[in-house]
Amino acid sequence: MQHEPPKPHHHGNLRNALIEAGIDLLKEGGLPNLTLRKCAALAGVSHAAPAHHFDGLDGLRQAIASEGFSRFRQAMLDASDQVSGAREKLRAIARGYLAFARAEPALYDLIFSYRSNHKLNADLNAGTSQAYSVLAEHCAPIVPPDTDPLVIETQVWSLCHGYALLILSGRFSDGEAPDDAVLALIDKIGLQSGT
Amino acid sequence: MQHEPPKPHHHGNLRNALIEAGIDLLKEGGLPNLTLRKCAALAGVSHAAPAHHFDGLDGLRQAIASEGFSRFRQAMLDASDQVSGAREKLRAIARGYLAFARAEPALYDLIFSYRSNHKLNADLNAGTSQAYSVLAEHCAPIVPPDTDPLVIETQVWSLCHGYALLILSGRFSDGEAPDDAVLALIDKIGLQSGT
DNA sequence: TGATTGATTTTTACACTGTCTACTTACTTT
DNA sequence: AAAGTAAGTAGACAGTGTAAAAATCAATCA
Repeated sequence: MQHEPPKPHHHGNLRNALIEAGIDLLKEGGLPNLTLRKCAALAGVSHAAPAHHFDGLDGLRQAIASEGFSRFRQAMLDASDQVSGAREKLRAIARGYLAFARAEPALYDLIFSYRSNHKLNADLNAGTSQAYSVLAEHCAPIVPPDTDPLVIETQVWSLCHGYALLILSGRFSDGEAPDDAVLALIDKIGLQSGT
Repeated sequence: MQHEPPKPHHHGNLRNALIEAGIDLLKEGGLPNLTLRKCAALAGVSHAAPAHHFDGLDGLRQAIASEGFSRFRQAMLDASDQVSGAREKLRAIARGYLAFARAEPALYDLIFSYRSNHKLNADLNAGTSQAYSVLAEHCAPIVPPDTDPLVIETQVWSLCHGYALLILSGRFSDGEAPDDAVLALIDKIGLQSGT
C-alpha cells in the first residue's frame, strides 16, 4: 500500500482547478464569460478536458454553483456569529446575504440562475438545501404559533433576494442603497397584524 | 414550375415581426433560445437581417425587453383597475406583478437581466421608468410623512421581485405557492413600528 | 519485470452562433 | 430618367459546445 499522495495526471487536482478558474472567469466578466474553453485555457489543459470532467457546460456551472452555495452559506453564518438574539441574528443573516451578493455578483447570479426545468445534480441540491437551512433555522424563532414556517421563510427570503437583485441591477448609486431602512421590514415579519 | 416572382425584399414591418418572433422564441425555450439566426428564420428573412436592424444581439434583446416592460406595466395596471382603495390597489399591483412573471417567465427574465454595466438605449430606459412609475404611484399613498418614498417603493418592489423569482425557480409545487400569506407583508409596509 | 487495464487527457471534427464585409435589391429624391 | 440611400442578402470568419477517436498516464497483475 502506498501512502504517497496520488499524483493523478498532468494536473494535480484538475476538478478543483477548473472550478477555481471558473470562479475567476465569473469575477472577470460575469456569467457569459464562463465558457468551457476559457476555463480550460486558464487551467492549462486542452479545451475538451472540462467537458469530460463535468459532463458538459451545465455540469461545470452546477459544480461552480455548488461551491458558490457553500460560500454563500458561510457568508450568512459569519454575519450571524457576530451578534446574538433571534431577531438580531436574522437581520445579520440578511446583511450577510447582501454582502455576498455585492462581493460576488456573478457567482450570486449563477447560483440563482436555475429554473424548475433544470435537472440538478446531487451536490447542487445539497448545497441549496444547506443554504436554505441556515435561513430556515434563523426564521424559526420568529414564526408565530399558528403560522406556516414556510410563509415566514419566504417573506424573509423574498425581501433579501429581491433587494439584492435591485442593488445588482444598478438602481442605487454607490453607498446610497438604503439597506437598514429597507431591511427594517424584517422586524415586522411574524408580528400580529391587527392589535 | 412557374417563374417565381422576386422576393418582396421589403418585409412590411420587419422590426415588429422580429420582436414578435423573439418573444415566441423566449416562450418556447427561454433566454438561451433567443438567437439572431433563429429569430431571422422565424421571421423568414436572412440570418443577418436582425443584426442590421437592431445593431447586434444586445440591441434585439433590448428592443424585446422594451416591449416586455410595456406588457409588464399593463399587467400591473389591469390588476389595479379591478379594485379600489390605496392598499387594495397596491396588493393588486403585486398580484399583477406575479401573474406576469408566471405567464411570461422568460420575458420576465429578460427584462430584469440587465446589470449596471450595460448601456441601455432610450426606448428601454423609458420602458423601465414607466413601469417603475406605476409602482411608485401606487406606493405614494402609503408613504408616511417622515419617510423617504424610495424606501417604501424598494420594500414593495423587493418583496414582489424576490418572491416572483423564488416561484420561477421552482421552489413551490403548482398551486401551492402561498401568495396571499406572503403578500400580506405588504400591509405592514409604511406602518408605524412601535404602537 | 513486463504486459494489461482502465481512467484521463488530447486531438480532431462538426454544427451552431454573432459579427463583419461586400453585394444586390427596392424605394426615394432630384 | 438617373443618382442616391436604405433594406436585406450572401459569404466568410472566429469563437462556442459537443462528440468521437486517439494518445497518455497510473496502477494492477502474472
